[in-house]
Amino acid sequence: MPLARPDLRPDPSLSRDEMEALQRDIAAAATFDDDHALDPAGVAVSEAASLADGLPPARDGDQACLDAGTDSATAHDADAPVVVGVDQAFRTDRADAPDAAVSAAVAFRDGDVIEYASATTPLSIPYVPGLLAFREGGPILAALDALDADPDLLVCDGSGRIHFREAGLATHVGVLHDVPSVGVAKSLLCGEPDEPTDERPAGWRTPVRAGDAVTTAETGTVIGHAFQSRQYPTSKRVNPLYVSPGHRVSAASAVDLVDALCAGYKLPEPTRLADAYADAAKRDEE
DNA sequence: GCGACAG
DNA sequence: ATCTTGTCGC
Repeated sequence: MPLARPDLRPDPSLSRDEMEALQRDIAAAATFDDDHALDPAGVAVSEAASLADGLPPARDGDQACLDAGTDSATAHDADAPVVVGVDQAFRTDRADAPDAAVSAAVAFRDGDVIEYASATTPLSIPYVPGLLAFREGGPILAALDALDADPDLLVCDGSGRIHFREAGLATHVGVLHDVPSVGVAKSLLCGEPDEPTDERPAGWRTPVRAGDAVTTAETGTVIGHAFQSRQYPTSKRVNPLYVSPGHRVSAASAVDLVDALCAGYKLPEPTRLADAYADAAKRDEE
C-alpha cells in the first residue's frame, strides 16, 4: 500500500537540523488520541507462539503465507483487525560493504499469525539517539512493503511519543502510513516515570511525563507509560517496558493494547515474533 | 563544559 | 543492536 505522506519519509541524507525539523513536522501531523475503533479485547493474543516450532524460511523481500486450516479449528474473522509487529536484526558485513538491516513484519489476526515478511536494506547512517527513524525507518518501510496484509495497528520496537520532539520511530512510521501505531521500548529515552519502576508486579504501570528534554510538549504531559509486562515471583527482576503512542492512539490505549498483546513473555507477541523472524531471516543469509 | 540518550 | 556458555530459577 502506498504511503499517505511520502513527503515525510525519513531521508538518511538530511542534515541533523533537517532531520529534527522533519520530526517536528511528524509530531505536528501525528495524533495522540483514539481516532480508531481498536478494542484491546479485539486484538488480544491469548496464547504465546512457540518459537521452537520453527518459523517459515524467508527469502529477501519475500512474504510467507501460512497453511490455512490445518491447525486450529478457529473460524477466522476476515474483518477482525490486523496487528503487525515490526523489528530488525543487523548484519555486519566484512570490510568494505556497508552493514545491513534485516527487517521483519509479522501480521496477526484473531490472535494468530497470518503472514510473515522480511526485507534486507543497506544502512547508511549510524545510530544516533533521537534520530533512530532515519536509520531504521527505511528498512521498516521495506518490510511493510513486502507484506500483503493491511495493518490496522503497528507495533514498533522503540519509542513513539516518548521522544525529544514527540516523533519517535513508532510515530514516524505511523504517520507515514496514517495507521494507528504504538511504540514498545525496552529502555527509556526521555521523560520521567511518576513512580520508581523497580521490582513491580506483572500488570503494574505508571505514567511517563514530559520533562525538560521533551522540547515540544509542556512539562508534565503524559507521553507514555512504564509497563511491567512480566515479572518473576522471586529473585531476578525483569525490567519494565516503555510504551508510548505512535499515531492515532492515546497513551492509555497504547498500554492497554500492548497489555492485551502480551501472552506470558516480556515482549508483546507481535514484537516477539518479528524479533525472532528477523533473526531467522538474518541467519538464513549467512 | 558535563550529562543523557530508543536500537 | 551485536559478540556468546553456562547457569540460576520457575
